[in-house]
Amino acid sequence: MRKKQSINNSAACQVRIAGIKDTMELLSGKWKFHILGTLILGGKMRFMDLLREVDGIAAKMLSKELQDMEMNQLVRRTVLDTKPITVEYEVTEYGRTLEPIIEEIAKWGISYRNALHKPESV
Amino acid sequence: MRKKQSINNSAACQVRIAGIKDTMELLSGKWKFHILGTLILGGKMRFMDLLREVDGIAAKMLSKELQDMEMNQLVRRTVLDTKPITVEYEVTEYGRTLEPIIEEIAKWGISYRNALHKPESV
DNA sequence: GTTATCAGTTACCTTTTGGAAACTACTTAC
DNA sequence: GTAAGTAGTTTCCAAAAGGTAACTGATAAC
Repeated sequence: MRKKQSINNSAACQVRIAGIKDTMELLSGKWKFHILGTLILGGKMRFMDLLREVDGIAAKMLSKELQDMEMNQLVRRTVLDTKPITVEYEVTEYGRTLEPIIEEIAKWGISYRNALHKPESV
Repeated sequence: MRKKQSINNSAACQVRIAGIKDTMELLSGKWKFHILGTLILGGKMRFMDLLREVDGIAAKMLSKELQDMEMNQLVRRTVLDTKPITVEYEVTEYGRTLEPIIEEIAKWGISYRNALHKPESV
């Protein structure tokens, strides 16, 4: 019976694994990073603004994802008492802590694309 | 007709959005971050090792995700000419460039968990 | 009173994802 | 010859994700 070289059994690794799992559960799906990325750049935005800015998303999806992220305190929803009712969405201070992840992801994707288009440098 | 305050129409934003999209397409799904996280820590690992280390994954999924990531040059597969055939998987140099993302995600998840458990500091 | 806008919701459907279990094919040990 | 280990694949199924389109209800303009 050969020694099982367990990598994941230390406390630090378990915590790391749980961390990855937690983050990905909050941010899973096709749209959350896009919505957050748009809101981080755009500041306060209304539902219809987001619907127009987030390319390809349907109202149903946008609504669902915003509710999801509101529950998780990443996004704040504010109803304004205007003539035709308007609703403002913005990233919370807490949601802003995701900025490093989003920027890393954007950066990586950009260099990935560049590597594909300049294969001599791969 | 009020001025449409388009956020996403600058070239830089389009590139950023495409970057996020590209990264997420490569790394979507429940398991890729876990497999990569495990492989980054573990170095060269065999199929059965991964099956044991990545908690809860089924052989089908592991096989599919590894193929996926091999196609995208994130993971290298090497068949060893041993008596019972063994196969080694490892993260490519290119795959290692994902480390910052994975570490950011792990870090964020860990602090998220801490924030939940110490609500007085929220 | 008809149309348009805002902010969604609802119903229906398709696609994707993921899990369980059985199976292949080869080798080695007993 | 039978059991066990290697590295998967295949089949079958359930659940989740996501898309389309129609609908609500309020207000305001024409």
